[in-house]
Amino acid sequence: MRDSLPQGTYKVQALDRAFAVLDLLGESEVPLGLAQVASSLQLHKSTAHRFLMVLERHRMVERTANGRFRLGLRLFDFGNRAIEQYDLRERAQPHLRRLVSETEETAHLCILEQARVIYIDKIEPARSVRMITRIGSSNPVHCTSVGKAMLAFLPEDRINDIIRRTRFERFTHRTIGTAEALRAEIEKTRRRGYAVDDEELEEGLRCIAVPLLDAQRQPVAAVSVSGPSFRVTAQKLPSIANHLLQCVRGISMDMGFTAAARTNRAAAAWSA
Amino acid sequence: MRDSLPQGTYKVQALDRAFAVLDLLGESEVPLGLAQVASSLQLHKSTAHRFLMVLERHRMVERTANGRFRLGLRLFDFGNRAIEQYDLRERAQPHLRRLVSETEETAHLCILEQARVIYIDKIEPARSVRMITRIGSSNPVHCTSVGKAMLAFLPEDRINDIIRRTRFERFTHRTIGTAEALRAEIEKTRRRGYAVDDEELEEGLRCIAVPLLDAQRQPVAAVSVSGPSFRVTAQKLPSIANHLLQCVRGISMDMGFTAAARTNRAAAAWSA
DNA sequence: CGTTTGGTCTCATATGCTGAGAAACTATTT
DNA sequence: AAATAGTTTCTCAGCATATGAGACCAAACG
Repeated sequence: MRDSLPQGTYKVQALDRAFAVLDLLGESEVPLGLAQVASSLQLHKSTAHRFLMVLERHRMVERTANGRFRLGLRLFDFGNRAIEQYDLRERAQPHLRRLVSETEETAHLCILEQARVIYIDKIEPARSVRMITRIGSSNPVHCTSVGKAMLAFLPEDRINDIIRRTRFERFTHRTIGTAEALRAEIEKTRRRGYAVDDEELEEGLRCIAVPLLDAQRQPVAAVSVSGPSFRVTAQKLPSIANHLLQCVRGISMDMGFTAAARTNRAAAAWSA
Repeated sequence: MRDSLPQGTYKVQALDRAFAVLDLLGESEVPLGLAQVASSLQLHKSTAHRFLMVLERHRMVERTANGRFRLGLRLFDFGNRAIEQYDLRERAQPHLRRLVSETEETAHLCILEQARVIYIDKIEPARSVRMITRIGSSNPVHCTSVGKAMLAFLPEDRINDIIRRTRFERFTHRTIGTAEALRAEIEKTRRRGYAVDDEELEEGLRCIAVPLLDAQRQPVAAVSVSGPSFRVTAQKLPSIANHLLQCVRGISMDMGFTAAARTNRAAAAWSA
């Protein structure tokens, strides 16, 4: 789950530690006390305390009434700034909303970062069982419909690169377990035009996704519809896929991907 | 605008610097190169480089194709975790959406942190001039309707505390400039039941807000409707206020603030 | 109460960060 | 193409800076 590989040639201990603190608080469902933080991270009380105080000054953590620590809202601020660059999200929302009202199932918008899929947005139908995805979280490509959808339309070398970096972690008995199986699945996805995750990430959860291609026909994101297997049945897939394709087409239009004229976004500012 | 007071008894230089880097990247509209970061923050290029590499390893920053740096999506992840604790946001959304469709103006959901108001969520009407608020950002209480709305229903000592910490920065010629004026305004708000910001933060922008009170009748948040003064006219205020009150009542119900029985929300997966 | 557990604060020490500078790249210009 | 200017990457010695032992509180607990 956690990918805390502290290796790397560049090191700033203090930073690693600070992020470890944030990580810990982020993982925890409840606010934690100083002692818990210190012992979990094997930090000296005094050190942990200093970090927490500094983090608090920056509003990266905040204290509850009883003195425990939890993530601060400054992070929320930063998070929104970070995502702002992807104005994709804003533009896609109305289309996703329509998709949800058509299918009555949850829709996700994802992008590919490194070899993982990141959930950028989620729209849920009015009344429905809730999925436990958290916006901002990530999953490996091999077990998600969105991952497979993007993979299928990537150039060979990038596919190879990503597959090489995938560890094929198993989540259910149906999770794709080998590079070969994944390649076969990718091939299938290409022919079919949409990707399916049939309880490969979570028992009883079926998803279907299509990629969003930019002007150069490169996948920049993917949109999926997810729901309990008993509702998202095999025979419904083509119909849902259709809605998905329409949705993606709409986003594409909005983003100006279909018309070739993609204005070179000025990277000016400092650059001469 | 920026509140980077590096003072404080606890200090971890490395952390302050790291956050300064994130701050800088967050403020900038375009990705920045190493040299720009280094010179802006008066860091040695070597130092700045090390920080950026470490931040990149943590996915707090990421590099664009041309090697520049910008905020990374890990922040988005953290941000969502941070806000998750306030499940208020999720619950309020549908109500806000209704409010927006009723009023055809932008709605904001805010909470009070320290002596400032933080924008937790924003819903915009279908077609409308866009407001420039960014979710996650904050404003002082004295110049916002939401601030005044919450202030008005806080216990005296907290009001005093907040007013004491307010610097009464001026934004327009109508901005409230003194503690006395603010107290008078609070009184007015109490009588009226809703707060108004009449171009006090921004020329031409009028807002109206009501607080969301918890089971103990303490304000935990506020909801506002904002729009250009020519549309949000004085005579429309009572009607808008009415929609607001209904909206807040709805959220209150959903949160279980009105009925005492606040069910312990099962965090289960597909929980029935 | 006396005891335990959790939090705050000080200070001497050596660890880990810093930044000069050199090397390796990348654009830009002639 | 070679020269130049501008960036980025990397190394390392020196010392500023973070570290953690420990003392001191305060609250919770039995």
